[in-house]
Amino acid sequence: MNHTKREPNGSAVDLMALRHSAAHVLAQAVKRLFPSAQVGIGPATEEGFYYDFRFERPFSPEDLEKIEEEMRRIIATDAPIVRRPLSREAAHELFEKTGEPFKLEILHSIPAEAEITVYDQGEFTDLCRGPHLPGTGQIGAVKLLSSSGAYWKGVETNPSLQRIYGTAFPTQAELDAYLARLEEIRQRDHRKIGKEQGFFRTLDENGAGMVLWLPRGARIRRVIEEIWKTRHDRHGYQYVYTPHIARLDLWKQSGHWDFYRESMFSPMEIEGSEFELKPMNCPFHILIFKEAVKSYRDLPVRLAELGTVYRYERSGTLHGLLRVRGFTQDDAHIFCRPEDIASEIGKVLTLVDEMLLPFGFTNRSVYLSTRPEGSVGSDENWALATGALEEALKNAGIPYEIDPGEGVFYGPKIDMKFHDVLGRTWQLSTIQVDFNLPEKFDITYRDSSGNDVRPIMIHRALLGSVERFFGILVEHFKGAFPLWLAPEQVTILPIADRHIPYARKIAETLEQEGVRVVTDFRNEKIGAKIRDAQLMKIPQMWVLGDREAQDETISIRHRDGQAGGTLPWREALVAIKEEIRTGLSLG
RNA sequence: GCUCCUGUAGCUCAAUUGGCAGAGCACCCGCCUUGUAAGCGGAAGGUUGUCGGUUCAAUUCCGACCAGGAGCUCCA
Repeated sequence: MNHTKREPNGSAVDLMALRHSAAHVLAQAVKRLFPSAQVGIGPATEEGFYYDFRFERPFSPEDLEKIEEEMRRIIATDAPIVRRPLSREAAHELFEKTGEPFKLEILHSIPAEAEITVYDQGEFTDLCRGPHLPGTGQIGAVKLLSSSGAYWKGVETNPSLQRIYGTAFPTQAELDAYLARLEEIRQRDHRKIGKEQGFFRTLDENGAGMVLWLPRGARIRRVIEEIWKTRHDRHGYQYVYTPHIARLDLWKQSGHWDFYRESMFSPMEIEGSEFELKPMNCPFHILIFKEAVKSYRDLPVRLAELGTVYRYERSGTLHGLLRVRGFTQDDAHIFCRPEDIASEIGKVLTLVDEMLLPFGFTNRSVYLSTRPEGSVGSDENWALATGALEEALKNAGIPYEIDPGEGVFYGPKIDMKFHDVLGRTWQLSTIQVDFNLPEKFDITYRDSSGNDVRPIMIHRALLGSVERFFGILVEHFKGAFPLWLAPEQVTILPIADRHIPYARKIAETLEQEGVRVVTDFRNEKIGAKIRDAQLMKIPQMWVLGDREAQDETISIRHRDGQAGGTLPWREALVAIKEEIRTGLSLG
């Protein structure tokens, strides 16, 4: 299989082979510059390639530059890359001689019947299955990106190696486009924008993975939460509040203490009993369900809560708002009869659309995860629930893929991954059927024949967590939130002090009309006020000076620099209210 | 948690080989009353993440801890 010929437009090259060859060139360059380095493995990846080395010290950025230069030299020589099958013994001898213990380890793990091949390029030979480009010259453009530690074979107890990451493309133009995309991702980083715009902070003082929501971020969060509550009210959910801690016994009964303990904080002792920070909301919702006898007439019971949970995450995994230790799930639990699963899931699917379309998440991939090994629940229940999930997806006309065996141990689930403006995917919504907790807490309802029957429980989150969702939104919108969601919708900018009373009058009216408005009465030139408003990405600037004060008008400027014309301020108020209303009701 | 890197004023960053810590922006005070992306001047701001060690002397060297970053691992 050899499709390495470059097309005239440079696009039809086998990228994986190209990058795999680039990884070999990387290893060759490292061996030339640092002969004592031992090679690990060096595969192509989605976005590039890496190679692992054992070396007496970490590679510095300067090392990477030198290595990259050496790689360019190797590419320039267009050394042929030659496949060479050889016997197991010959291969052993070869890597024994070159002193490559990791290669020997791989060699010995290759099944006896498999053919052994190495690839030669110049003085460098690597144990490899291939395929590769015919020559190093066909690697068009290469760039080393970073280095970091990695365990041999990804096992923590194995030796730690130095991994060098890079990427390669058939043409410089494609590489440049990729690097531009990386830069764009950096520019959108929610941690950077969050700090610049005063959305949130995490500080040493209160510990890792705990988020402080600053006023500007909190305003956006409130809008999201209000929409969320309104939509859930409309869909027949009942909002509840539950505590942040509970007796350890509750978590023992739910099974979390057995199955989820490594993600839970240590218990605290209060007057001789042990209490535990909640990692989940479900046990509380079950207690609420259980609190009064339920009839089939009461079902389905849908309990909703923006519930803040605390989970121990290893320090190295924490990341801005996307991975934290205290976060708020947009949680709900639906208790229903088995025969109602499909219709309840169908309603959740509708609600997913209502919640996520307004934010511009129109593209998604949907996965149905089926029964895993070691799961609880009867075959009949699994078949019933999995069938109900499929039925709901089909009724809703939602295309999906089956993820075999990827369900949770307590039931099948639907996961939805949404695509942001850069095409990155984020797992947001999840809908999970649970046969386990109703059993553990022995919850029942009385059916029409007077029998006590076990309800089915559905866990579902649409946004996932409010913190994470907000972080994704910041990156999605690059900090420029749409008008209906922006922390400040209008800023009023008087040109000189004498216009302040007029500005104040407008601001007060806007506030009364429910528009989020701020004013900038600082003793600054209008250019400075505009600059600051634009950096804060405030959608509309209403500028007013002598002319406007005279005519009861304002001059509108949008945050993209576009002029919005001069018009009577009351008209502008009607227009902006309409624009906000439209934005809120989208989807 | 592990490997490596980083931590200097609210923010973004400087500081030759170890020798009294500096700039821009922001904040505060003045002047200017401003017309669509930064007006001018001044003052103030620090136990260099924390604790310990080496040294006559530590932002600089060493250790531990805390926090951040790139990965690994994890994500029932």
